[in-house]
Amino acid sequence: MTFDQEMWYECKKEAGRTRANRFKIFGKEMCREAGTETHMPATIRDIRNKTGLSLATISKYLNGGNVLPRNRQLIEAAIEELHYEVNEIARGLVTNQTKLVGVMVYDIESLFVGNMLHYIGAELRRHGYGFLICDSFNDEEVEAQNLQFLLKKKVDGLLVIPVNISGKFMEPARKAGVPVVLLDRAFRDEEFDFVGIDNRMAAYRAVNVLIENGHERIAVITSDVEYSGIHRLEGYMEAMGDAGLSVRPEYRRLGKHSFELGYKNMKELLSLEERPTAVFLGNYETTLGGIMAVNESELSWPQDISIFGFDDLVMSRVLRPKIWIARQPMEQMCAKAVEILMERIGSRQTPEEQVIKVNFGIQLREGESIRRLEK
Amino acid sequence: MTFDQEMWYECKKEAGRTRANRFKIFGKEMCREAGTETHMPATIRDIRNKTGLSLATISKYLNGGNVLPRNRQLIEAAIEELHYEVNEIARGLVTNQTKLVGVMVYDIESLFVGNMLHYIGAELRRHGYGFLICDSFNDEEVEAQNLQFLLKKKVDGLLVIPVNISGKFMEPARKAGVPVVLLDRAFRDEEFDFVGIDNRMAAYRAVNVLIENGHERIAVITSDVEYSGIHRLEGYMEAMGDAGLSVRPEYRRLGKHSFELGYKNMKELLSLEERPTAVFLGNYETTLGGIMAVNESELSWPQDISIFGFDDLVMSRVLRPKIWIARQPMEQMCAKAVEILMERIGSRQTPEEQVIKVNFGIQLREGESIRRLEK
DNA sequence: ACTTTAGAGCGAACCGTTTCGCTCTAAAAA
DNA sequence: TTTTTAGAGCGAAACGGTTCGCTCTAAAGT
Repeated sequence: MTFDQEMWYECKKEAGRTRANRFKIFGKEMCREAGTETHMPATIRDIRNKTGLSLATISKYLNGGNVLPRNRQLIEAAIEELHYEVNEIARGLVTNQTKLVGVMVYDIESLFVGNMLHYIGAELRRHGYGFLICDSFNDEEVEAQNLQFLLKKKVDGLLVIPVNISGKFMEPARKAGVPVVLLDRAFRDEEFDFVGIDNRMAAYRAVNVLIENGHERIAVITSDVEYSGIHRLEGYMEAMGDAGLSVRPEYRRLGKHSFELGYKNMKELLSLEERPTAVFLGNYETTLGGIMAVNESELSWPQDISIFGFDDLVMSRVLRPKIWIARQPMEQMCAKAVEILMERIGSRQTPEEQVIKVNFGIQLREGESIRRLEK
Repeated sequence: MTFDQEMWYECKKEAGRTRANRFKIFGKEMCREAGTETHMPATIRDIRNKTGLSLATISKYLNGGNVLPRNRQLIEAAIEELHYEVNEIARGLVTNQTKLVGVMVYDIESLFVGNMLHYIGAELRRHGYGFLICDSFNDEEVEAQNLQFLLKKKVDGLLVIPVNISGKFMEPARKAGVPVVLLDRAFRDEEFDFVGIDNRMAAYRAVNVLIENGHERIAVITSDVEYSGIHRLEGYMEAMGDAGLSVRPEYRRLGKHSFELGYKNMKELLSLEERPTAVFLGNYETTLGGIMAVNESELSWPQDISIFGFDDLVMSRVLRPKIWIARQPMEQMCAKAVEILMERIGSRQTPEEQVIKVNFGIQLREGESIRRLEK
């Protein structure tokens, strides 16, 4: 008998004893005997004990593998009786998947974001995924910390509506091999899978509607802190340029994506000596603020001022006169983003090989907020 | 040599071989040798190999236990070099904690909810917790499914802003021993820890301000689908009753918590033959809709109609004339709710023994939206 | 100098799954 | 009837941590 063998023998005895002790103290034997209501959840081992099958077979069944009809029945009966549910934590440990997606948004208080989250959540659920939301509070540093946090939580993938214009901070995700899909806003400098709209084009088309209705003094209120806002501004400038219209500096109103931005700037525009005849509002919050400002003034649309807004959320369904809106297909965008992410997660194919970019078309929803000007 | 011993000896050899094989095929040896960039994250075992210490000691260090200064240095150096981070999934398996809280909200698109989520998220992060958000979409069935989903994900606790008035559907959480804290809305029939405000009192005080300013024809627009809305309606009724004022049926405007509710009903109120002189609006969305309706009409506040709103979100900071608002201390409420939940999670003390109810006081923020009526 | 004692270190079991590589059975092929 | 072969079943290792109960060392107490 070698030393090795003796050691192992000892260990085995030891193991037996220890295990028994543990069970007596903490295990479910006690819980069940004591009749406590909060019984520990059943495990695959309980099913083994009930059916006499092996763990491997039961696991195979759980994952859709083939088992004999007889055994299938046995297992299903046991599951039923024990109220067994697979422990996804344990499964995650071995499969290295958490069935969790991290969602980073620039500001969870934003209505636009709330709307997106709604669709994203529904879509992820269809795939059996949950989501861990991180609010970046419009702060680039917070956003970077959030990334670290989500990576530590071992999310399987990341859906990001970023605040940062630069994508450098996403490096850790790449290193960790966690797939990333950007929504609505792209980065200036880093390539990631992206789903959104062509913001330049959207703004161009919207402003063009104003121009076609004879407007020349067209103002813009939009955010210039994120990439899509900048693109919308560019679209506005381009449309004006193509129509041979000049843009007065006081008609270009930029700032931080918010209700206040629209409210304050609209007030100022309306009180200008030579006020614009039309205003293009670059996002939902700003549109809402702008409308509120017009409403509070003596003026009204479309008689005194024409309005073109962005993003079709609940308020625009009730406003009268109905306002013209550039509408992003948010639901489809979210579905597509989730689809791409699921694809990436499933295939483990790194995006380095090929970055996917999806730009949805927008829809211009007609309203009565534009007055036709005769020249 | 007994059979047992031989078995174990064989097993050991087997184990050695198998392990070596696995490593050759999947293990990090290969990854590292192949020079792949996406190296597997370091584990506690890598640290053992580098430091020569035992797993137990390293684990103890990671959990704040005492180790010799020399060993501490050794471990810290290894962690640094290997970029080690603890795998919370693995840890969760043995500690039976996920460091995740499930948050169920009636509608993630609601501004009020977005605001709450913002605070909740920040607070949970301070405690090292992440949160899994489930949107109930104002649907009682969805809410019940969400609960199942979160329980499967093994969240450590639950924070709920419910849509259901009855708490029966929360039974599974109780069975599973997962602590629950309700926020803003309580149940009619089931006791859970709760953080909110005294809605009846809040509405009572608000309506009283209108009464004190000489108003008698006071209308109310509020939601009656959730419990807090009902309480607010009761507060309104009580204030009217105590002042000896009668409430005309056409002044009681109830429906589903929404922007439209406020917008539509305010329009109707304003066009009544004998329109109210004041309106109490029972929640944020409704307030916003109501204001929009007044703004669109020929009328304005406080000259033609006095207004008292609920919940102080971004819009009310910019509206002029400033409106009177009943303000819930949302940030404190969220902090308290999280605090209670953490307490419950930490102590594993079931709420059956003692249910905690915290009602914060509200603050009436003065505005210029109420006209003083002389009798 | 001798006995206590505090506490750091360690081996191995354990959490609840999946998966590898094998054996065994029974139907298909010969 | 005998040989293949498909595929169901199984044992045990593995995932990456924590923890129990022990041993061992060195400082404190006598």
